[in-house]
Amino acid sequence: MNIVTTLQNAVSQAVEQLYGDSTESSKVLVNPTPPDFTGDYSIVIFPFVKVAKKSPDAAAAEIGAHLTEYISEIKSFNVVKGFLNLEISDTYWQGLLQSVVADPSFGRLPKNGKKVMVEYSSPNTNKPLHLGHIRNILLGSSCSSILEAVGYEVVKTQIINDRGVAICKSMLAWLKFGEGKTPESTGIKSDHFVGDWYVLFEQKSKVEYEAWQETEEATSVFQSKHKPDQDETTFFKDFKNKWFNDYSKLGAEVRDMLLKWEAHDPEILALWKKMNGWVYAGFEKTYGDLGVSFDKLYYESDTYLLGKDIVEDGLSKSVFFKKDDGSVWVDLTDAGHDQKVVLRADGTSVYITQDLGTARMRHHELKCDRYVYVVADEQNYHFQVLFETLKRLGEPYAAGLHHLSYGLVELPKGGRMKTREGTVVDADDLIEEVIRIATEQSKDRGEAETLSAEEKQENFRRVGMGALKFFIIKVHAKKKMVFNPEESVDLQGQTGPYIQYSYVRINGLMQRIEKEGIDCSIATQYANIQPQEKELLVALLDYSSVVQKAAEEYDPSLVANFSYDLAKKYHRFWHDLSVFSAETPEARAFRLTLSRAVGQVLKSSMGLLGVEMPERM
RNA sequence: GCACCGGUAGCUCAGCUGGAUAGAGCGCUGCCCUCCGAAGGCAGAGGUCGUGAGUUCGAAUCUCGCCCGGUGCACCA
Repeated sequence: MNIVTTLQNAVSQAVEQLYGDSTESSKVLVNPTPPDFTGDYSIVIFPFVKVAKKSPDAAAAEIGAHLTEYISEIKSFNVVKGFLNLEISDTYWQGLLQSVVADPSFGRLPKNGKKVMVEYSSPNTNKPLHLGHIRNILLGSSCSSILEAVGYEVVKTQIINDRGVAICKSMLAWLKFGEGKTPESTGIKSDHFVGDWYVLFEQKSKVEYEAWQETEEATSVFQSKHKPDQDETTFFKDFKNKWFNDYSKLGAEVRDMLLKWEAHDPEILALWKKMNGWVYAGFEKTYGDLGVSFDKLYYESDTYLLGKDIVEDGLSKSVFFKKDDGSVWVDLTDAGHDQKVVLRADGTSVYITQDLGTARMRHHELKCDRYVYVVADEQNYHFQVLFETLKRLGEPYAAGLHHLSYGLVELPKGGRMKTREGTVVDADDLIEEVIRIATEQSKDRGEAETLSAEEKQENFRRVGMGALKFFIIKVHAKKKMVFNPEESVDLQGQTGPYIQYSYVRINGLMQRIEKEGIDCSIATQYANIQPQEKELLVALLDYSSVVQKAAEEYDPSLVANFSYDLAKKYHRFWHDLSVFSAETPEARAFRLTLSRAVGQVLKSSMGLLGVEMPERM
């Protein structure tokens, strides 16, 4: 059992025996003792002074004496201002260290027989992935790893938005202006190739709109429809969508294409497949660079008509109701939400209809206990409505639904990651850039010079990707974050490479153990554990509870911050104490073993974030 | 207007199931490689934890009001 839990139970019992009052052991507060005080763990005594009918210090002393008597792991205690500081015996710490080193899966939990689906990425097929996707992907994939570490069977999925007006824009632009060009003929990465036609379409459409604004038709539209306080510029800005739907030639062509697609026109379908194929090939490359994968892909072209049966079901259960015009609604006003359409009067689906249908279809297929949707926080309301509706429909999996919502990634000067503004940070460019900088920095240092070219490249890649991934994951998902391109590839301070560096140091030690044939078994005879060693042990002990908390809260940033904290403590340890030239052979063996344990846990925890450790850097 | 989220050092972020003097990193000022890799360590400057009240022995943390910022409130997806 974890020492913290032991202490909680012991305090709970002590209070009961001494003062005859029962306290829930989980409510006993056990904190690591701050550095300025003597001890390893501190217990807050204030909650017990009432039942003890004593001063905080007197009660603390009494409880301390009681604990020391009954709990063998406690070496000594002291009392400061109502805080009971406990010192844990070296025997316990020795045992912990040995158990970490002996257990390659330390911190992980055995299979729990439960299954969870994590849906992430879910891109559109009309443009390449950008920084926003990267946050989504890293959150989804690290969450998957964390859930797996606590015992779940994880099914990683994405729903690809492969249909609709957007992809038709790319298709149309390519047909009209493409002159048969292909990714191969132009040498452009294939998803970017498709995205370029989308951009071209938007440009052409803008030109058409500007020209239209000069026509008599436009003038009369402005005359008849503008609000009193609107000048021409602001009116036409607002009017853009309406224009595109009602007046634009290109708009008409796109809608015509979408209709043909929906009617399964063979030529259009073939074109659609070709262009989406290009996009998928490009995505595949980016996913590979990011080191992520999926177990199951869903395509919106297969799911967008789902959900009509669930509407029938909802009507028969009176969860939904029908309005006079035939449209179907769900009323969630008593849950603090609004009424929501789930089926149009003409019988066609809306956004939520397909999500309802997809949820049921997927559960039928996957039978998971939990379903996690990694989707930007703009859709918070949508998911509240979706989950509440599924709950009312009595769907058996409704209690296990979770929206992992994340905030916008902003650029330092406040630009949004949108294609239109042209300030978008492209995923592939970013990946290339971080690796380039890592390579440059490593070359300057020259530490990796003895490695082969491939090994070097692989190490640099790990450093660059480690920097990027850590930078993004360390911020709590729900906060919007500022992405500073320069800082993101910084290799000093609170960064991925800082953590990797401590691992590389440890790796060097391990190689030396190997080479010099050092016997570490006498580590257990080391008697005088130093504060710098103790704080590492305390941190190691915490690993599994951090992973569990991260899984419960779907929060990878906890693991990132844990890793950084552990690395920081290791650097301090390294600086303050000698390992190889330690005072005694026992101290050397102990510190080597401790280093091994730290290296193992660092590799494991960073692994949960998808960050790989370099051997040298 | 209503709802949700955020507001902690110049900047980027931890801490938020109430607990000891509010922590890191970057940047700034200085130190530390004749000893295991200095992508490291140490020290200093820098904070009315948005704001006002309340609860409490104790509030960055809980409650309420207000201010600022963001997002959502489509028979769009």
